[in-house]
This record gives sequence, C-alpha cells and structure tokens, in this order.
Amino acid sequence: MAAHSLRARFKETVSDAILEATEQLAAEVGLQGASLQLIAQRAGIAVGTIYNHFADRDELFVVLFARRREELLTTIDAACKKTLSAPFADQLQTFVRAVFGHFDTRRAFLRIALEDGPPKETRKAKISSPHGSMEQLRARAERIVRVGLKEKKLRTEGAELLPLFLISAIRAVLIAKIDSPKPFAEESDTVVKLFLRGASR
Amino acid sequence: MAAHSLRARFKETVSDAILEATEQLAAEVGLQGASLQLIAQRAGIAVGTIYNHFADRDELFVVLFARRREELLTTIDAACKKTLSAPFADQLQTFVRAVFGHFDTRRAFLRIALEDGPPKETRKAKISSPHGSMEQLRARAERIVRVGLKEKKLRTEGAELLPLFLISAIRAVLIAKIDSPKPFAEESDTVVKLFLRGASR
Amino acid sequence: MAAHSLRARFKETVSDAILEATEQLAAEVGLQGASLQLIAQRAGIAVGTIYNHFADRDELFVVLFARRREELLTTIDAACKKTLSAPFADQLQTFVRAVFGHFDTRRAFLRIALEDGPPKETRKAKISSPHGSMEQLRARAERIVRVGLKEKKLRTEGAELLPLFLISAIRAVLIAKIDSPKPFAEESDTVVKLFLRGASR
Amino acid sequence: MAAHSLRARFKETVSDAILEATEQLAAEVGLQGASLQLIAQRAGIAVGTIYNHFADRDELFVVLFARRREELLTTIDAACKKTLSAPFADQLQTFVRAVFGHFDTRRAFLRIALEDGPPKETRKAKISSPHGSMEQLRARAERIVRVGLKEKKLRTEGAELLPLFLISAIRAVLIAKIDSPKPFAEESDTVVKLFLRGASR
DNA sequence: GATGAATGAGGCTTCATTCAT
DNA sequence: AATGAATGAAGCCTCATTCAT
Repeated sequence: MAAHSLRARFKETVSDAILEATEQLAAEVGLQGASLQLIAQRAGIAVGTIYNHFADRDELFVVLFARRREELLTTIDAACKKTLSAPFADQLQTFVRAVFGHFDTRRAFLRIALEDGPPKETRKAKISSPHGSMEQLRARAERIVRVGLKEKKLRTEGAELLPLFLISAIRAVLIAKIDSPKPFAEESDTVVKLFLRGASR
Repeated sequence: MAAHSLRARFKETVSDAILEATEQLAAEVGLQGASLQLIAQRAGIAVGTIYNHFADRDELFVVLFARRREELLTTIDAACKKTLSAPFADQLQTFVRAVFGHFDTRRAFLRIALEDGPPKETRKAKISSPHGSMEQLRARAERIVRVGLKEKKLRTEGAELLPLFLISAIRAVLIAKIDSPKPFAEESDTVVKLFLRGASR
Repeated sequence: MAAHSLRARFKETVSDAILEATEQLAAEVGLQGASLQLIAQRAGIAVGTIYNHFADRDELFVVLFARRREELLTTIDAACKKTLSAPFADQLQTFVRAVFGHFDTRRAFLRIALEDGPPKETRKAKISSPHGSMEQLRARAERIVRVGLKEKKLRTEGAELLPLFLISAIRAVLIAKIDSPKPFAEESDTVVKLFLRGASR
Repeated sequence: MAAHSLRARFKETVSDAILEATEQLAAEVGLQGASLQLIAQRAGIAVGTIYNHFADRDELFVVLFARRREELLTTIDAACKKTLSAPFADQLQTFVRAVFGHFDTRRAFLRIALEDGPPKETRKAKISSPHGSMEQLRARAERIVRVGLKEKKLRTEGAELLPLFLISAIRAVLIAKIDSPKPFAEESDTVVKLFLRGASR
C-alpha cells in the first residue's frame, strides 16, 4: 500500500516534471519546436520515459493543455463563485481580475495558449486540438454577459458578439503586456471600463 | 530589354505561382504542413525551382507574408485616404470596413495570418518572424485612434491600449466568422459601435 | 524439502504461465509481435518477472520451442511404442495419426512452428534456432522409413528423401487445414495412401 | 527525351540495387533483420534514397516479392508452354524441373521465400502479405494436376490435396538441399517419381 | 522473487537542401 | 533556369533489458 502509493506519487512527480518541461520549452521555442528530445533533456529523464507517461507526443500536449486549462477554469470559477449574487458590474470585474491574476503566475502557459490557433491537420490526423484552450474562457464570459443582459445593463443588439468581444479585450492586454514585468491585474479596470463604456468620451 | 522584361515577368509569374501555392497549402494544412514538395507540386514546378526564387524555406514564408501584408496595407491605406479629412467616426468605419472587405476576398491569407503567433525559434535559427502580419494593422489603428483623440472623441485614459483593442475586436470577429459564408463586412457596424460605445446600455 | 518443492512448483507454474502466454501471443501476432510487455500482461505478471525465469527473450522462445517439441515427440514416441513390433504399414499409420492428433489439440504451437523458418541471425547474435521444431519429426520419420525398407515395403532408390517427403505431406495437410474446425486426424489415411502409392492411378 | 530516358533508366538502376541489396540481406539475416540502414549501406546509398523509390519499408518488400515471384512464374510458364500439349507426365516433369532450375540460380530469393510464412499482423497493420510467394506456385501445380486428372493418370480421391502435396514435396527438397552446392535440378526425377508412384515398392 | 518505471539503442520516416544534368 | 534524385540530420516511437524498491 505504502509502496504503491509511494511509487504512484513518484510517477506523478515524473509526469509533472515532463509536463512542466514541455510547457517551459513550448513557451520558449514554440509548440513545434518542443521536441521530445529537448523535453526529456529539460526534465532530466530519458526520451523513452516520456512514453511511460503519455501514449505519444500528441497526448502529452493534449494533457498539458487539458490540465492547464482546468487549472485556469478552476481558479476563475472559484473567484466568480464568491460574487455570484453580486451585481453584474462586480461579477464582470471579478472575472477579468481572475483571468489576469491567473495568467500573472502562468506566463509560460499564456504563451503557448496564445500560440494556439485554429485547428489544422498534422502529420498524424486531425490534431486532437489542444487548441481552443483560451476559447474555453468564452463559456464563462457568456455567463457574465447573460447576467448583464438580465440586469438590463447590456445592450441587446449585437449581444451574441459580446462574450467574444470581452475575451478579445482581455487577450489584447495579455498580448500587449506579456513581456512587461508589471502584473496584468493592473489593467483590469481599464478593460472593464473599455468593455462597458467603449472608447468614446 | 524586351527579353529581359519578358524573362523578368516570367520569373515573377513563377514566383507568384509558388507564393500562391504556398498560401493555399498553408491555409489548408497549416504553415508547418506546407512542405516544399507539396508546394512545388501544387505550383506545377520542381522542388529545386523554388530555390531559384527563394533562398530557403524561411524566406519563402517571409516573402509571402510581406507581400500579403503589403497588399493588405495598400488596400486599407487607399480606402482610408479617401476619408482622411472626414470626421473620426467615418475614418474608423472606413478602416474597419476596409479590413473586413480585404479579408473577405483573402480567406487563405487570413487563415495563415491567424495561425501566425508570437515569434519563436524554428528549426534553423530565430525565425525572421513572418509573424505579426496581423499586428501590422496596429500602426493604422493607431493613426485612427490619434485622430479620435485629437477630435476629443476618445477618452485619453488607457488610450495606449485602444489600437490593440480595436484590432483585437476585429480579430475576434474574423475568427468567429471565418467559416461562415457571409461576408465579414456585415459586422463592421457592430464592431465600430461596440468599440465606441461599449457594451453597456 | 517440502518448502523447496513447493517453491519449485510455484516457479514452474509461473514459468508455465509465461510460456503459455508466449505461445498464445505468438500464435496470434507472430513470433516478432509477441513483445515481453504483451506476454507479461497476458500471463498476469510483471515484465521483470520474466527475467527471473529466463535469461532473455531469446531463451524464452528457445525454451518454449524445446518444451513443445519435447511434448510432441513424447506423444509420438508413446504412440509408436505400442506398434513397435507391428508391420510397417501400421507403424506408419500410427505415426501420422499421432502427429495429427497432437497438433489437433496444439493449434497455437502449430502456428508458431509453421512460422518458424530456416535459422537467421537476430538482433543480438546468431539465434540459437528455436527453428526446426517441425524438422525434429524427421528423426522419427526416418525410423519408420527404415522399418519400411527393412520389410522391403519401400523402394530403395531415392530413399534418403523419403522421410522428408513424408513430413512434407503431413505439413501440407496441416497448412491446408489449419483454419478448418475439422480434426487433422481425418486426413491421416489420405496422407498415408499418398505417401505409399503416390498420386497416380 | 534522351535525358528523361537516361534519368529514368538510372532511377531504375538504383531501384534494382535497392531490391538486390534487400534480397541479399534478407537472405542473410532474415526479413526482420534487414533494416533500412543495412540495406542502404549494402546498396551504397543513403537511407533517405530508399524513400525516393518506395513508399515505405513494407512496399519495398512487397515489390521485391512481387518482382521475384513474377520472374519465377514467368520462367515456369515459359517452360511449361513448350509442353502444353505433351502428355501429363512430361508436363509434370517440366514443371518440377523449371522450379528447381529457377531456384538454382536464385538462392537468395529462395531463402526469403522459405522464410515467408502465414500472414501475421505487423507493427503497422495487416501486413500486405509479401507472403505466399511460394504458394503462388500452387496455381500452376493445380493446372498440372487437372491435366493428370483429365488424362486419368491421377486418382480422384483426395485430389484436392494433390497440388499442395506436390508443392510441399518440392519445398522439402529445396529446404533439404539449400546449402548443398549441387543443383536442385538433379532431384527432379526423384520428386516426380515419388509424387506419382509413392514410396512403396 | 516480484514489480514496473527508467533507460537508450535502434528502427522507420520526413523533409529542407544540394547538385549534376 | 529548371529539374528531381540523393542526401542525411532530426523527429517520433518501440522494446528488450536493468535495477531500486
């Protein structure tokens, strides 16, 4: 039991090391450039070891994205939960802050999530699309927008674009500040204001 | 002269064929997936011929992006020129329409431009970043924003984010509608309104 | 003593399980395809355990073939023993029936024995030839033929080929009927007749 | 035209060199052991070159078998053609001699054809079965047997096994004598006699 | 003895690039 | 200039074998 648990825990440790190495490398040299050799090297293991933890290269990336995405959504959902009964504006602000806050400490994931584009076919088949990790945020943005609509705080015309528009504004800031040492979170208010009142005076 | 001109034109023709084949293929199978062999095949030439027109694979993509980006900017600049002395709102609308209009007939380029992310190293060395094609639009967006500021139509706080914000909104719509048969242009007004007045009622 | 015996019997049990798993798998996916991982899985043990019973992969197969071959020969010898003093024709028939009878209940072994070809080098070194399992029958066929010759029931010209010829006829039937549900034994008489009188009318 | 033809001829030369190297190696170290690296080395080319001539490793072997099998059948059919109207016994003898004669000068192919067993799945999928090359002879044997039946020279009982039986006898001799310097052809008459009259006196 | 994760050599395949024609 | 076969580095993956627990 203890042995098994120990072994299992160790295995998990290796898995995590691989995932972390993958994340780091992909952030540095791109998803494409993160070869298994480099990953193994960075993780301090043999190449073959990767295959004790992931079926193939694809799965490695799929799992990486799945895990990071889950962490992201968990963080955000936890934050939003606290303001579920608050007025729309607060919920919106909480959401934006949560996203910025999370990425403030996950720059590597941010980089690969940004690289992530529309799905293409790869060598093997349709890629199992690690893609769209970022777009997963849209579901959350949609909920916020629905709240705003119900509270009559948001215009209904063109409403179906609003979630996208919100994500888009967030994304703009993330891209703009990704190399800056300052936390994204500082821009939360700017984004919220921009989203709500627009750019005009 | 005539001979030279002819030859030059022919070479240009081949170059163009290669670039077009590259664009098509990259749109279909991704930048990665567009191998020189496939490109040559699609262009109806031999693989070696590509090297008579481009130094290497990287340059091919750099030139492709450079050319398409130039076409994009030329189109937009031409459109914006006509409203250079018009009020800010008109200039903004013209800009957005021009971008949408251009991509309406350049879906292949749009696809590869969207795939294009932040610069990474490639197999060879630092890539000369074909990347950022889309971001090139920001320069134009900045001009528009400056006009808006000068006319006091835009708020000054957080103004440095506005261009990126505008581009980001445009990008969001392009991604959302890229597989739709309807022209992007139909969404111009929505985007402009959203950008100016924000989402709130 | 008892403990030792028990332990020995247990070890034998594991050994047997490994051998059986190997045989099954090899029959299904070929000698090549029977990887140690698959074997261990099928045997319900860990990969490393195989190395507690066999020096390496090669030895596993060598032992498998040796054991199955021994079983085959034991069966046949036992059957033939009963007719050792019977006339040649009976001895021949007994032999053929014994072979068919054995393989009727050892289809898996039959499959791998048939796959088995002339000796080749493998990854490591000259293979210790598990090969030729089937050819081991020739020694028995030779004895039968000698009986036939002594009884003047067989022609002496070309006699050195007769054992091979007999095995060959048996082999032909085994290959032809391996996927049939009917027992090989039904063809015993056909083979005997063919061997003795030939094909001509 | 000339250039094209030359190039084409050269390409064929390389193809042949690859096939020959493959055949030699496979005869020496087995189908399994003939790695692309070894093949390229033996053929005096780079590994990648193989892929200019064959889609993948499988195809290489399929083509090799197809070609050698075709040569075999062509030889045999040509020889048999001359005795098409001859009596059955002559046709039979011609056939056996042709097979032995062909393999006398194709020992390498003989070795790999003998290694060739019942089809199994490989790493990739069902193998495209280069297998059965030898069994292709059965079709020819069947024709001969039909002739014998029509001429009432062969017994009808158990007749469906006769072709396989004939091939099997030939195979037995090939295996028995493959390392002997003497030509197989010398055994033709023995085989024919054995097949027709059987072993009994 | 049993376990199974780690190892790394070796296999197949792709593909940008070169170069003789 | 065009051609396309040859090249070989580099990638992914498999698997027999080892070894710490």
